Amino acid sequence: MTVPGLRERKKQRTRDALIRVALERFTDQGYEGTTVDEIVEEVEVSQRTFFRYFSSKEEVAFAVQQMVEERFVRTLGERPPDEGPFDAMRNAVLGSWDSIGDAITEVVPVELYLRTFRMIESTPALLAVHLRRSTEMEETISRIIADREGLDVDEDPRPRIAVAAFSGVMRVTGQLWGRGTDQSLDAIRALTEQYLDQLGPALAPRWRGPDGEGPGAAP
Amino acid sequence: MTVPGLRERKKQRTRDALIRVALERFTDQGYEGTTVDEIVEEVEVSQRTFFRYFSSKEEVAFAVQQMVEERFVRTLGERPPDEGPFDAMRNAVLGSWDSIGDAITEVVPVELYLRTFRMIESTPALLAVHLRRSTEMEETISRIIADREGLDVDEDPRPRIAVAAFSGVMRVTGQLWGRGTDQSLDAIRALTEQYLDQLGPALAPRWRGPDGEGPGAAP
DNA sequence: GAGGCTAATGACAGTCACTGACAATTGACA
DNA sequence: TGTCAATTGTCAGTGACTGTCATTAGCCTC
Repeated sequence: MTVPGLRERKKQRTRDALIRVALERFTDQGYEGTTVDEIVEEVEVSQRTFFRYFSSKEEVAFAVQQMVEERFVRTLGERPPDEGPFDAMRNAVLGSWDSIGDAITEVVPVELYLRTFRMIESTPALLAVHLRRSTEMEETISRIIADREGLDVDEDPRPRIAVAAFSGVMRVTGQLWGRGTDQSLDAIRALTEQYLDQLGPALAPRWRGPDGEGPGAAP
Repeated sequence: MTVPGLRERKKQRTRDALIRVALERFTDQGYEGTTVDEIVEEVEVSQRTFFRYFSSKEEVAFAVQQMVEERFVRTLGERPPDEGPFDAMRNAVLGSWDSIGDAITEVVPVELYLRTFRMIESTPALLAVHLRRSTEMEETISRIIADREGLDVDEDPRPRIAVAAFSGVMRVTGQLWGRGTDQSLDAIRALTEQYLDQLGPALAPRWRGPDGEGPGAAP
């Protein structure tokens, strides 16, 4: 791997600086309370340059998230083929949480990333974009799952359905983590594991019945 | 029920006109290709008035959707208490499709509503808002389901999980309906029924196994 | 290492969504 | 009919974003 030229390195630095400054300001003055002008002034580039790196103010808020997602997709692609679809997704998510730290830190502190995540969940405009991005991810994942199972994603509805249900649970998990008090990486990992295990039981025809009364676990 | 005064009726007319003109233009020039100024010029009110009725250009695009959702919630609340959670949601959705037509037509033609729905799905900015609105709906539904089952939505994770999975499937259904060729009310109803029935099987530990090879049905 | 090429940046003017403030209008109701 | 309050219009301003064109600065060749 050759060292990129000065031009490339300079671009990377500018980009990283924009991300870092933006996320810092977003997380402590709020997203709407931060103007693009403020960000570019601190980084000392023109507003036009900002919009050459990011197509919108929203996009910069998801720059780190983007890296995390790429990692998940890669991990999923590497799960052993004999795992069922649901287990493969489950293990890829849990496995990703473990190796995320390193990848992020090159750009921003992990702690800033976690704060950003919470800010996204609590900012309506960003939450909306986050959800749309999630469905785009679902499409990607559906295709991977279909491939693993040797199915055509446009013929058999099960890949999309399974992924939709899985993602729904992941989303609820993220929400509850954001609202809760223990906002560590460990906490979100534990919550994810616990909630995914509840999916099967939650879809039983009836919850009150012969095999017990109470829920499996409470948060 | 007394007839509302002139002032009230005038407001309602203005509001309906804004919705109708907006949706017509959105669906045939595209959402981004339509400016608020165009809309208010045709309705002959000031831009400021538009923003007094709708807090954003996005909001007017969801005005009809809003009514539909209110109807679903009402229907769900009226399902017999002995139905399981999943059946109650399923039947409320299917029941809603049947009675939607009348409620909509008072404001816009059903056909315009269906075109609007497709426009939302294919306009990134609106799709994002649509998804956020959907999660807000999920929260509402979770509480209704929890109540039916006599559970506390913050103690037992199953209501939110079941609703998340259910909504995920509904969303995929809407997407595929929008992309498909038969864009009638009947088509979306049939698709909904078919896909919800696939949810159980899709979550089986493995799809290839003793009880058969192929999928249950293809779109 | 001078000079040409091209990618990257800056400066500037303009559009569009949206807001606050205040004045003008118009139903409602005594 | 006159007063009150709700509704609307006007206007000025902000902030995100875009197109255009001039300027700068790595890069590469001779």
